[in-house]
Amino acid sequence: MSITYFRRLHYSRLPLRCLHTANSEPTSTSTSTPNLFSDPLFKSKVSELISNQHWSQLKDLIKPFNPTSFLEQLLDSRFDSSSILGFFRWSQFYQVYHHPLEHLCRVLVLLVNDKKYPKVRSLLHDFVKNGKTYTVSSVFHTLLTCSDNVCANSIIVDMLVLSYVNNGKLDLALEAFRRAGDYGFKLSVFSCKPMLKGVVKEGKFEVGELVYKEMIRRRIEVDLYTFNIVINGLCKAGKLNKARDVMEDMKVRGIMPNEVTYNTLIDGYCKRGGDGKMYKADALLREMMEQGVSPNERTYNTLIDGFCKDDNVGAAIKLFKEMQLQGMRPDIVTFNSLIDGLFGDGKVDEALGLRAEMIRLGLEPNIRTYNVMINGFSKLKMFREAKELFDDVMKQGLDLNVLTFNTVIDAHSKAGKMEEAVALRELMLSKLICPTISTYNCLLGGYYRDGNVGAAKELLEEMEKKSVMTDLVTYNIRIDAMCKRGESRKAVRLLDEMSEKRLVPSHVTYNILMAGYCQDGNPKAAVTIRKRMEKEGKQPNIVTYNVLIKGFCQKDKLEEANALLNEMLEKGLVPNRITYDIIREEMIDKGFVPDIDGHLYKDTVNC
DNA sequence: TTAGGGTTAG
Repeated sequence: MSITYFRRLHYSRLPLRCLHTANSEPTSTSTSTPNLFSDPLFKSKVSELISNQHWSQLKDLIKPFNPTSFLEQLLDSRFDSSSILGFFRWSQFYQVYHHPLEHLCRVLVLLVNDKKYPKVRSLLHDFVKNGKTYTVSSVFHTLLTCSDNVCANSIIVDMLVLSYVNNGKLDLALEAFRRAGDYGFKLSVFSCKPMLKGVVKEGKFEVGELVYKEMIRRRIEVDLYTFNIVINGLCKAGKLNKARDVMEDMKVRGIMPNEVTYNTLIDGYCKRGGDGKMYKADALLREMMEQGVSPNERTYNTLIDGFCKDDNVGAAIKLFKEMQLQGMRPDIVTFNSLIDGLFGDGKVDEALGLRAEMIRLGLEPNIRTYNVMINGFSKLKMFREAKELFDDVMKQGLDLNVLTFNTVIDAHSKAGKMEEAVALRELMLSKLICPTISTYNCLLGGYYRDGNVGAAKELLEEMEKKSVMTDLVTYNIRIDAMCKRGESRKAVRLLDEMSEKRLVPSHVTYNILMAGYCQDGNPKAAVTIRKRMEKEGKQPNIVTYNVLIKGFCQKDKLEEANALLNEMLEKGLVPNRITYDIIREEMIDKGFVPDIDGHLYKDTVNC
């Protein structure tokens, strides 16, 4: 029996409306279309051609038909789901044909009913990646018109959310998550977990928190990994108390925190824990041990790095020894953190000793090690050593990156060697390493330090021309330079320019401006900046107090300076070396007497 | 499936 036979046989039976060309605009056909498969021979031939993937023969056979009508007939005639999927895919990919959403939903329902989940996932993936973009509500609505099976529909929607996430369409995933309940679809942890992960990765912590709350409200199972993602999001948002609450919640729900949970929280405290953060982070280490959760290398690395950045290398070294006593081997991350901390503490010999120690243990210094060391030398004004190390790294043929160049450019600009700094930028360009805004900021700071306002202006113009986006640091550098030139009032006007560029001034910005006014001999104007800062929701920090106290001291307004010192102590801010070395000493010289709590009193007898 | 280290501004 030839194909021509089938064509002749059925061509005559077809209603005119089905005789479209294959690539005509798809339309959903009505149920009044005659059944093409009433002839068992035709049905069996089609079935055979599809299952054997004889697509050219099938194409020949159904040439006169609209593929959408043909698909609808296949669906109505209860063909097996594999055949229907086979035809669906073939017609879509080889005939560039977009079937109506309704047909896709019907195919999906069929596949779910047959428990062919990988095929559902694959079809949805293609639909999301390559298909026409439908609104979430149109997909949900169409699905409901095709099937009233809540379970099957929920599986499809769950997999749809996952496809949105996997194809970078997080907004659509979130909308689907939000609207699923309205349509009676129940999502699972399989889609919510990757969605949460994506949300946290994009820094949308508030959204992540809402998703978590909604998961709990909708009684969607939350597993250990999902709790860890939620805790990570809260930690990154600085909501450490809430992160701890979630850890308690998980225990109540019978899920015990693991080392990842604790490591995430410890990292949160190290980076955003505020006053006494390292005490709290260390307490968490002890707590996890008491709870029978063993710390690992990452736990110690996180704490060691935290202590180093908190100017407490002593505590970091103690943990370094503790981890080794417990049988853990420090790795490259441990050493890099410690070397950075030791340089920051001015302990160059110990830092170099650690580098030797890591090499002895078979750990090769990596580019981060070198960046830390170049930066360390530079901060200690050991510019010759910084340059020698950089040259050494170049000779070794290690992969230098943009941070290496930024570090070494900054070292040169701080040493007042602007010609070399500019030459280094040329060198990085020749190595196809693209300068970042930090590269420009390092150069800009160098020019201003040199008093070369003209070169700084030219660089700013170049940045504008090249559409380099200026950032908060660029403005802080510009504001600082203006203040140092005695143009504090002009510098304040840059705050408006920042606002136009949607840049939010930081503590550093305000502190620079306050220091500018104090340097101008106008601490009262500095206080107005403080008020502006507080209005923006930023409380004065230790630097703010140091700047203001110094400003009042220099004007011999010691009562005001003392009031600020007391205010700082009452707020629980711990005076730092600058407070003691420069300010308090100056006040004591001028007749103030310190007491055991750090407060100062006017010595009326000796004054 | 989840967690750690390097640059620029006070």
